[in-house]
Amino acid sequence: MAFCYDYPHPAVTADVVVFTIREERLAVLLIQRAQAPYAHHWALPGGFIEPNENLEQGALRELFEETGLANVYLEQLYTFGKPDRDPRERIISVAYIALAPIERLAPMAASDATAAGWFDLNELPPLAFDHQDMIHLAHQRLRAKLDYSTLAFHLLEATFTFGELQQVYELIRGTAIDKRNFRKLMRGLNWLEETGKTRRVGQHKPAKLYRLTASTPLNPIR
Amino acid sequence: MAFCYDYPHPAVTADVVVFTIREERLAVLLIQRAQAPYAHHWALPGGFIEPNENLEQGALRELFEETGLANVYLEQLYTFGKPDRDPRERIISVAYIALAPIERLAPMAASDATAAGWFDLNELPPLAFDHQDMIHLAHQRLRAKLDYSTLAFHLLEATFTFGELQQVYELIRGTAIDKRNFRKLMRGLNWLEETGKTRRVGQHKPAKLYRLTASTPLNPIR
DNA sequence: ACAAAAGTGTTCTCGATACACCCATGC
DNA sequence: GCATGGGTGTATCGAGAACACTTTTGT
Repeated sequence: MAFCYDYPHPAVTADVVVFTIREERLAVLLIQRAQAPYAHHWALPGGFIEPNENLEQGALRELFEETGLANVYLEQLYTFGKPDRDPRERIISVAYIALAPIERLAPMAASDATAAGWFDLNELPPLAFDHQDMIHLAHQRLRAKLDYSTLAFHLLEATFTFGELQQVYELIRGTAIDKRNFRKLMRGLNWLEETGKTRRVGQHKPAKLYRLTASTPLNPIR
Repeated sequence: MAFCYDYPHPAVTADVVVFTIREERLAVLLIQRAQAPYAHHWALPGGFIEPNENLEQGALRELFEETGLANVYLEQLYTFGKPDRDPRERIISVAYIALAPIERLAPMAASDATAAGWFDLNELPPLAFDHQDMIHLAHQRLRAKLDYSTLAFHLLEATFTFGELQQVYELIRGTAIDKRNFRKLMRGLNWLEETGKTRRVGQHKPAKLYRLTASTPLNPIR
């Protein structure tokens, strides 16, 4: 009880909704809680902010400690602060959205901290606290920003095929997109350039690999 | 020093960027600080969250206590948490946007707490803390949401003329809008209905008064 | 009569959508 | 040769932008 104040202070945490594309589905990263409250329930990675780190750093640190993930794109989502959202004490949580291609997330499997796992966004287990709300809001936000930002590219590696890119858009929007219209749209944005290389993946025509041009803003446009 | 914890807790505040239209300009409400830090500087209204209120309640309570304002539209903006943003202690601030027509804000003048005043958004005084950043972000957000939400209507009374409505849009966007295109756009949205009444204001043709239809979502659409 | 804001339609451009076939590859 | 995803163009529709004059009122 070494930390005392003149008036009550809440605890502040950062929780992270990490999205990736896994097996052709939008997936979210969850960890299994070891202790009460909500022992054995699944929850978002996250934890308490340290006195000398800013909120983003705290979110990234907790994410790394609990899941071994690093090197993800991070963006603030919303701050949840209902007085009773945690039964232990007043905890205010700053929620973040994180995005990364699954290929960059190999370390996760190696992490031996808590059990962690990817869950299809449409097949989530019961979740601790208000984490269900956080994921729902995160998905909404992701969909809304898809059309006027470069968010989708954070779910891909540095080079990618048009097919992969279109799949990201389709998975986030939840609807199919016409191939020709999609390519025309992307051409119009002038965000992409050919790398000159191709990738062969199945028993069919190799696909050209693209990358973002140097001038494309990789942070959200609005 | 009655409130003690096992590990350090930050303080949490809510700060509110209140916009209104005043004398044909977008204006922000500021209060003058009495004490250090930043004594005599202008700052956003706001203050510490109480243990048993949620964040929105705290924002509204502080706004009322410091300025006498109530009955405003409120929406969360962003959470600011740099460790050194307040020199006294670690303070994390959840910033809110509030909107209200100036007519509803008469009580403010009567408030005798701290000095409070409206400032033209383009003529802000030096501000305490990172409140400059908050206002800037709030303005950006307001502009961005203008086109796909009913935010603008919170700056008007329940009935209003087309001219007043267009002025709100022009002030937030910062550009002129063609009258005929604007009316066509609004007609297309089906948000408005005539009240049957008119308002005469100068020595010219009286303007029809409109209101939002009952089915128009007054909370943000996205 | 005139000053001042209210009110009203048409044209054009561009972005969004709908839609079908050939190509390169591995088996 | 066939299955598989890669790659390409045209026609249509609707939203958004440009643009000027008449109406009603008070003085």
